[in-house]
Amino acid sequence: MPEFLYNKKLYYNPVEFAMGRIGGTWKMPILWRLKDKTLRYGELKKDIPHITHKMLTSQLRELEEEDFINRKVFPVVPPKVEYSITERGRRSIQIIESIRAYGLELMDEFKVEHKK
Amino acid sequence: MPEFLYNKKLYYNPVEFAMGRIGGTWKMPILWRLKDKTLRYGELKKDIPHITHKMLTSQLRELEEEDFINRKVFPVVPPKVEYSITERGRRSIQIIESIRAYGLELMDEFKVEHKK
DNA sequence: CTGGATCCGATTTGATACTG
DNA sequence: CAGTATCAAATCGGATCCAG
Repeated sequence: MPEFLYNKKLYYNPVEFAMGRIGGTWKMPILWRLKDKTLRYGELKKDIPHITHKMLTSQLRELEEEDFINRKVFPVVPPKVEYSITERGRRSIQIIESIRAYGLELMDEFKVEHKK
Repeated sequence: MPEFLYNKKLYYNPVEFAMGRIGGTWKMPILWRLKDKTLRYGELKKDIPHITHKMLTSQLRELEEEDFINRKVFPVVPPKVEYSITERGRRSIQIIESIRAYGLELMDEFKVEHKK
């Protein structure tokens, strides 16, 4: 496999590159929430259990910077900011869905207790 | 999405669970190498650029423990240990392939320079 | 309401030395 | 050759405070 640089970081393969864009604990949950609706910052915060202010803002920044989501600021007081998915973000949903399906299979194999 | 415990760690969704098993920087490259051949420790080490001794051993341990790979020890001097993929590991290859294909698309979109 | 910045502890990883 | 143990460095993430 080839290795290559992107934004001064070294990647060893395409999988690592993909996970660098939409991986980590929070990016997929965020993209998933925006799949088919626009949400305000506070709504995302409320919808995603356990995510902290710091992680939500930083992950939103990165997703926006790489054009997976749009950020729309309304010049009102108090502030109102809406996040929506982009075409690039929409394409990521398919992969997220297949990883999710695989995860459910594994959970079944590993007999993980969970609610439907 | 439900949250659940596995091995005393809290997961928030199936995607996170799947990535907990086969994610991280090294597990997919290891599984990929073992896709259709058995390899000795030293061969894996040589085949995977940049991986350190410590990371290779720890990741092999985890993959073995969760039955993604087999470990076969030959009682000879010097030691000889062979790693091969299991049925569960083989099933992970499909997901790895689709993430890889998605990664290649993204690399193209982001105009990442790389060798074929 | 949204967001940036700082501090600090926890976790992860790399380098190195040692073993049968 | 394969593996373990230890220590240090780097990274990550949570809590908290300030701001428009």
